[in-house]
Amino acid sequence: MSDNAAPFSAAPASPKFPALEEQILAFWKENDIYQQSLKRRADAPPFVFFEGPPTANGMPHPGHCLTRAIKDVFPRYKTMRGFRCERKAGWDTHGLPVEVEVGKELGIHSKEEIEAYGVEPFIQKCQQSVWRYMQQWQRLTERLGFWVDLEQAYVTYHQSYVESVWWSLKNLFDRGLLYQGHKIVWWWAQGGTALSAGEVGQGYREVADPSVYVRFPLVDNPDRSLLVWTTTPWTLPSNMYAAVHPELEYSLVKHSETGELLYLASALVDKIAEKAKCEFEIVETCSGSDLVGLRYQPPFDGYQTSLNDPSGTLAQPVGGQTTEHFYWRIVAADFVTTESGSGIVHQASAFGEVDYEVYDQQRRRFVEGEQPELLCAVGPDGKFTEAVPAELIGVWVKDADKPISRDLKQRGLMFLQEQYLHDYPFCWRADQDPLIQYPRRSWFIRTTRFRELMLKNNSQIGWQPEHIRDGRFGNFLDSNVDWALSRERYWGTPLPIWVCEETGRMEAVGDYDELLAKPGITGTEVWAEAKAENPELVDDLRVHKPYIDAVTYDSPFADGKRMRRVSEVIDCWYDSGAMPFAQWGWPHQNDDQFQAQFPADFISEAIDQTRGWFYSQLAIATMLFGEGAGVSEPGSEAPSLEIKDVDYPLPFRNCIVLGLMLSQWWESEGEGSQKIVLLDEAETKDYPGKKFTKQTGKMSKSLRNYRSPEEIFDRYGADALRWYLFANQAPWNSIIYAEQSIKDSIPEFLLRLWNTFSFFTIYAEIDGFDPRAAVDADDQLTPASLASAPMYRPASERSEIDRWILSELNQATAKVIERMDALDNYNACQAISSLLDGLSNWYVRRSRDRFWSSDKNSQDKHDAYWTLYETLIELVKLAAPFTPFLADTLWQRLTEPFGKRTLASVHLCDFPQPDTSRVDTGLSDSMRLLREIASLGRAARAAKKLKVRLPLAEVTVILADDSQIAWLQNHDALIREELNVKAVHYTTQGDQYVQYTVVPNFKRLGPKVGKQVPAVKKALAEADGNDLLSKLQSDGVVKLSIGADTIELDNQDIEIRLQAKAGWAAAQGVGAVVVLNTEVTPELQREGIAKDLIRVIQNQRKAIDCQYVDRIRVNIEPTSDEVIEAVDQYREMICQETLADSLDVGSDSEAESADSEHGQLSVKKVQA
RNA sequence: GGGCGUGUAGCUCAGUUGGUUAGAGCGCGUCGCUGAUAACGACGAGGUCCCAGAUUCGAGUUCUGGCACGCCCA
Repeated sequence: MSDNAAPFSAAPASPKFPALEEQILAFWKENDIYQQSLKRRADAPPFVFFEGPPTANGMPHPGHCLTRAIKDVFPRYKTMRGFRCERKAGWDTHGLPVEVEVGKELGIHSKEEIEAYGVEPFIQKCQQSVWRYMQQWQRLTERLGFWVDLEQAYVTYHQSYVESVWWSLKNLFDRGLLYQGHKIVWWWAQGGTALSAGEVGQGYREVADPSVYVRFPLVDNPDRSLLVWTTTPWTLPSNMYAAVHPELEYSLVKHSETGELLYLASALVDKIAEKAKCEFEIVETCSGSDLVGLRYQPPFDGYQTSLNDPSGTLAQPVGGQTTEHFYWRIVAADFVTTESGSGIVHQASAFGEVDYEVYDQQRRRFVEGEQPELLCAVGPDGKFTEAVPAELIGVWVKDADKPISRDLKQRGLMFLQEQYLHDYPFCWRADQDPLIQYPRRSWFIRTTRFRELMLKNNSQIGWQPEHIRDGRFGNFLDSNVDWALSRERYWGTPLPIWVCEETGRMEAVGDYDELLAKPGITGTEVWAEAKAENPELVDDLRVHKPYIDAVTYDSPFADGKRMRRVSEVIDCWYDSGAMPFAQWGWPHQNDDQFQAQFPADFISEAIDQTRGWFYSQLAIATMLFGEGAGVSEPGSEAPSLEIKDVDYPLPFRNCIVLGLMLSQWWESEGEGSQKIVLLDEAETKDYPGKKFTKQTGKMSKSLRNYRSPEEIFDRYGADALRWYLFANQAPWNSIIYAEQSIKDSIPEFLLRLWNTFSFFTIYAEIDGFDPRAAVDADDQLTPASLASAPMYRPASERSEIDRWILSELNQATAKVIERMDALDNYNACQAISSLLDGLSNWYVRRSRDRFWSSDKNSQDKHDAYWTLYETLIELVKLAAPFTPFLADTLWQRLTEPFGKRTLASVHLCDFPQPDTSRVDTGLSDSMRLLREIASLGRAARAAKKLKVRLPLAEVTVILADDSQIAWLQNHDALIREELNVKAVHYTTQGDQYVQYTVVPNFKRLGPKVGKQVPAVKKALAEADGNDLLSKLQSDGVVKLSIGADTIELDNQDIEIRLQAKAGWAAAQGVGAVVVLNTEVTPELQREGIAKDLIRVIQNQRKAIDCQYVDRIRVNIEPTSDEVIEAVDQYREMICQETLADSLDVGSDSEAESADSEHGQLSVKKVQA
């Protein structure tokens, strides 16, 4: 080996991973490693990744670490595999949460307060707020090692982004796919605003409300009435229909006392009779569908009078009938149940989402222009406006239940009235104000036109896990409803539709320049003035409220009239879904980038994005590109296809759907104040008298039941967290953010890898191992390029164990590639883990002597170094995508001797290629058996309390068959060393020690004998195992009589099992039994003493701070003659092992001494 | 109320197309090693695979019905 100063120096034993990671971060930054990694793939085939924009509102928490780690590992892997994977960061910046956050800051809540504060300063604050949070996110992103281009990030409020969104909306508008309709929202009447689902969810509480059963007499048969149920009497004046389930059975019943005739669901007849304390006689029954179409007299006739009971022309005639009355008919609805009520449900479509759908369906039955209007007797302030008795006009609806009930009673329509308890939402800002469901004008995208195309598209997406496709996501698409796009808010992409103030006709605008080019444009000065006053304002705000609202132009539809923008902004999910093209500002710019980066090969988010980003992307892409681009409403302008050659799936080919992240913490029990502690506090048990119980559950900011990512990085490092996330479970399961498990990934993987590396450096330093001997080494130190070293031998010429670990390495490499290509990080990590286990716990352990041997130039020693070096290099490359920091640290240290000849970072390397010529599965099998035999031997020793240090004469290994014996005999040095025995005998003839049983190989036997399996099993169990075995060995088959049949079984059909007989120091495994000879002769005893002495001397070397290579002299004052004999006999071995120049009997006054059971030992360093 | 998912060792999780001894890590216990050492290794104990039924020669795995938990929606 090299005579120069050693190229490697021993690595520290206890690395501080977080500190090493900081160094690597700085190194990446200084040397632009991420950009370099992209540059190396400039001409490579693309692997397209889309970053789902995190909402830049609120601090990142541990759940986001998982998302960002998964988003990192696959692009890193693909880059190493030779793909060009650009990673453009992005930020979702619009939306209600941002407004709420700013509102908190300003101490304001309602829309009125925002208007009073001023929309202009308000949206400026929104813009500043998201900017602030983005910086927090960037820090987390970098520290976690998520390589993504933060400098080129797309931002949803940027003008170019907004304009892309406008382009897409104009496209949809021109195709007739954007329309105005009603949306039923939870409405805070007193505040005049709709509440988001999240806000509504906060305000539920239990209240008692009326539940009433009302008579609706039939028009054509006035002595019969429908018994109609509702829990909101105040909606009865707005009644439009009565709904029945078409497949339920209904009864016409006769009241026992009054004789009146009522229709209700058969299943509810008894229940209602009981409630009403009466008896019903069933007159006739029919199905719900028989009732559909019957007309009834509504409970309040306000609309009947004012509208004059209108009717219209049916789009599809029904049974010869071409017209139908708009209102007050029985309709069919699947949501009707017999769980409660009467089976006939009052429908006031203005005040419920499902009710509204019924109206929508009815409306579509009529031809355009002759359709029913939505009946709504209530104003936005929650008070009656029309169609009610005069005294109710102006009354708040929730105060109207009683007078309405009273009125119904007086008119004889009320059949039964009850109270019932249920949860009802109240306004979270004014908890005395109940919310009501209320229709608002809203813009919709006709996504239902694309349902089939979306399903077809979805069917081709590679979902991980697969059940998302037909499960949660598929079901969601199945029940698609039109996308309610508009929001009556401030901070969002403005809906780019301008309306003629005279005719109401509209047009959409595709970008800002198009707007400025409109005739008679005015209002742009509002932005110009604001900018002049405050030059700091970012230009992107000019396409936002309130500036954009000021821009008006001449109407093309009416002379002298103006076009004004509608007031709404859009759902920020639309922003996110437009990201595949909007991130490039396409189609206004960057056509090349968009064409090259669409669709994505890979995206990943948590499961909560099913209805969020996964849907918004799929819907938008399906409507705009591919087949969907050709879909438009009749009469609208034909769309121009912008992309013709893109096929499904769009806009992403593969998606990993991540599970939710839970937290784990400890809580003290009882005694009033609950105390929540995290891992280290729970461990210190610093709380006398308090018991802590482990809790698992949702993360909660207010409970502070998790440790912040920053702290995790500082304590354990990003690699520890990443490895935990990748290697502990499939990513779609919910993951517990357990600090202990993160901590555990250090010894399990990081430290084990480090220790193996450290072992290498210790000996490489001592022996001066110099990889530069491989003069033709390439910049990635691929195995082939190392072959030019003089002492480098082909793997095939090296020892068994070298060939074994290289075989394992190449098998693991193939496995990792196979799994990662299938987006399966979990099993890829398992393959890496077990490779490292083999390297650390078998290869290094069994090769120690080879590294420690004094013959520096032995070929075997060189083989060992090259094998370990190559394996470490390749292992570090395999680990690079997963634990990028440690992998790069080790890469840099392993390649340091080469200086600039090798690549500066492992992340610039190619991923290892499996070398099949180095794979030897037979060797793997044999080694597995050998390791099992060693393990059995240790178990047998342990059972007899025979320490491994005490040599034994022999072990006998009894095997079920002889297929492996020859190999084992040739390579039993490993066993002899591992078990510290003098000889190993292998045999299949172990009658003395074992008994044989023959069991069926069910997998083969099942198909062969079918129903006779149990009989065969029984026959084999009852037969004498030794007999069967000898027959099998002599004839190759055994014959069994089962009933009348004779069944022949060959050695594939059955399996020989061994069981150790009692009385031997033996241990049994699946295919082998290991028996120890426990006789300890004086000779063996002496050798045991010698080995024990080596151990004591080695300890003492350490105690007196010897360097690895220091020489010593040793004196011993033995406790017995046996020890003297042992010392005499093994003096040479002891001296060699411990680097002792002399080993003498007697004391050494200069030396420090140590006691042992064999005598007092003095060890003294010898000056060189 | 509906949809989806989960339920396997004390804990955290694997478990391929059904094949008869259900695995890993941690923790626990016992022991070993002591020049990879603030590490490491071996061995062991620990399981009604949520429950019940069905299909099958054979079910942790397939089917049906429950139960519990979680998520999404109403």
